[in-house]
Amino acid sequence: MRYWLMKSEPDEFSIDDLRRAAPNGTPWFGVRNYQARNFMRDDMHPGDRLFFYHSSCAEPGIVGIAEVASDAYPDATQFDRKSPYFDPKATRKAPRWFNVDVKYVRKTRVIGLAELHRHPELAGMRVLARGNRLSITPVEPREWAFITSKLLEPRSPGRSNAAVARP
DNA sequence: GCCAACGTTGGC
DNA sequence: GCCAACGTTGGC
Repeated sequence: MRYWLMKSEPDEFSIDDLRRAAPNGTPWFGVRNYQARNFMRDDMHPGDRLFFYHSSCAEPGIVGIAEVASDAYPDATQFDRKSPYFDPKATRKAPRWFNVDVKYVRKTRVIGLAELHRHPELAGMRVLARGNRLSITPVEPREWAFITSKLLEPRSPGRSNAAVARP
């Protein structure tokens, strides 16, 4: 099981769009970068978890958690002449572009870029690397653990976990 | 809107 | 195979 970070422009497809989409999974179509494609095609498998990241917007950052819901298969939009993702060089016999399905798990508070940069534990995150433009990047298990346990579930000082009310 | 950084294209 | 030109990404 691996961890990932996937970027999406909220104007195009936001975490709320994913939350409202089919519960069994939504195709992550439109990736037209070979490295990102290779991650989906070769390395992503059902059950992998990902941070959903909003890019090119007022507050870029992690906004939710989702799950890979399928192995990769040919991206249908590459064959669709009316799609902005149409690729004239792709054929049914030799598809160029692939996508997985992704399904909603939960929203999180927004963890902005500045906050991510603030933590030395996350200094190695691919998405934070200077000049990075990849829309899909691997997340190391220790990075995933740090974000989910330290940033998303902070302990309030002076209160033991047991004191927190449970439903 | 600016611009740095990066990927892709295509001439040679 | 090189590399200049061009297009895109994405934070600011």
